[in-house]
Amino acid sequence: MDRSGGRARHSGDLIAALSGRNLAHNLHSDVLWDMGFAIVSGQYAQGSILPPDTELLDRFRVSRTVLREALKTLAAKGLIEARARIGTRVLPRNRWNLFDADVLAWHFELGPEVSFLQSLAEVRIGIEIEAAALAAERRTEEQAKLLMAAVDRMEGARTPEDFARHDLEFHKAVADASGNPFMASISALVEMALTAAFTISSPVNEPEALTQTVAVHRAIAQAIVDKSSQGAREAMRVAIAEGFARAAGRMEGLEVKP
Amino acid sequence: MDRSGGRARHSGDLIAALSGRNLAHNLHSDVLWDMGFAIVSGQYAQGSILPPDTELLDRFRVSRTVLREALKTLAAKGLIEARARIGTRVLPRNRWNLFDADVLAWHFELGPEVSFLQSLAEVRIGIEIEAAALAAERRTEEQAKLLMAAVDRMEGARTPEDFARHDLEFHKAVADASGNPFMASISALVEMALTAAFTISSPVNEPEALTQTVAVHRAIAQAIVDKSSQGAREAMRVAIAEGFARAAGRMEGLEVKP
DNA sequence: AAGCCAATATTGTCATACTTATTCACCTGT
DNA sequence: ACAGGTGAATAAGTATGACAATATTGGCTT
Repeated sequence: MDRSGGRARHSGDLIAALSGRNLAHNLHSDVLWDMGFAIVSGQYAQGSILPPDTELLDRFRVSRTVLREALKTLAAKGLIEARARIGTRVLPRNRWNLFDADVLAWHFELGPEVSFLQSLAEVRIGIEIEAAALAAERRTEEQAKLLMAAVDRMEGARTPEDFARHDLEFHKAVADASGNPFMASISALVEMALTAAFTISSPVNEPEALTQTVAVHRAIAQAIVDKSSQGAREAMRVAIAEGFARAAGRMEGLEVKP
Repeated sequence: MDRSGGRARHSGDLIAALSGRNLAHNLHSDVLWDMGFAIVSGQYAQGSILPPDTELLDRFRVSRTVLREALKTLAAKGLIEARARIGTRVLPRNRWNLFDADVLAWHFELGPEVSFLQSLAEVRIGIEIEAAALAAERRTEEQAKLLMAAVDRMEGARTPEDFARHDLEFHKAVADASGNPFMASISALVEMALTAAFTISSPVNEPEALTQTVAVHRAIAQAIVDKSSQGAREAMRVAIAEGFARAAGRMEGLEVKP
């Protein structure tokens, strides 16, 4: 089983890159990604015991320092737990920190399944609807201007990447305006993941889809400007549902309820 | 500034205990909590550089291994980032993993401010409302029974700890029934919110508050049993808002909108 | 048979040395 | 005087080997 040098990374990298994370791959990050992916992909079952240090040392050909730091990182993300004389156990999935960028990336690396994307979208609906409602109550004048400007830039986008960037920017602005740090943190992550997964099916290529998407986003912005939290809620729900439906439909005729 | 031996932990322990987390405090977890709290509490400002390894080694009187593993853990949670020749920098708050149980605990340790509790409640509303709605659509018969049983246990609770445990259990059951793994993984957040609220005021001590809390939770369970997603949504919103309002009201006559 | 104890395996900690990356200042050539 | 390369200094990264702590296992004692 050859694991040495020159491993290529897949879609997980996209997320890492988008998140502005340092790709500088040290030795320990190699081990980290290898083990992290192995756990997330089920190669090491939940509740099972990882091979002891000595065996992993031999497999990766690194020093104990490096191996242990990688394992500590996994432990920090809730994937494993080490106990003397017992070994290092893979924790049950409900203890994993699924909102960690790396953990998310490892999930994406094994091919984004529709059910996984749908779960993410459901979370996004919950979070962003509230964020929009709160933004409507609390937005400052500057934030209102930023929102409107973001919509304009979406309208003007000519490439899928541009559109995705401004779309992201818009939703980030909403989260910021909500004044809730948790909203900002979680929505950034979730959106990034979904954007990475869905840039393929961008509305830019279909004129009427673009028009509609922009219109919905403008409705959100307008509701927030008008301080109508209920309006913001509803418009946001439509925006997300439509976006997801389009992307998912593109993948394999799956639909979601609004 | 003396930080040496015999440091005591505060309220964070209570949370850790409730969550069944291993309290076994290694050396490295001492350093971890000390540094983590120092960062979260702003002792080390965002964007600033931590003291170099050598100084921290001297301060904590531990080996380099221990210090580095603690720092790696902080890095894994998004609090810091190390760069050669520069030092270890505290990352801006929006890169922190706020949904991490430890990071939350550190926040809580510097005194649960109303604004913090409110942010938590807002996020919970977003997430748990959707969870309840999804649970109403997807719950199995077994899950329905579990929910009802949890409510009964809440009603029968005689100590604040018992009540808190069963309350948490109830919310976990809802998240499970939603079939969405992300919903379940924010239980750390819920735990924190509940623990915080109950350390301030437990409904157990006020008969009518207890009756009302139980009634609202029963309404959630009933809606899920009846597969009424809209009903579940509304009941859940009330439950969370009321819980927060009670705690906040106790702290300083502040009110929230539902 | 029950309970205690010691052997053992596995992670935790330590100390030290060496390697690599990155910045900053100096130095050189134009 | 300025542009650009060059190297020294600094801090993190890696390696290694030894020892400590801890919990399981199985044997020993009572």
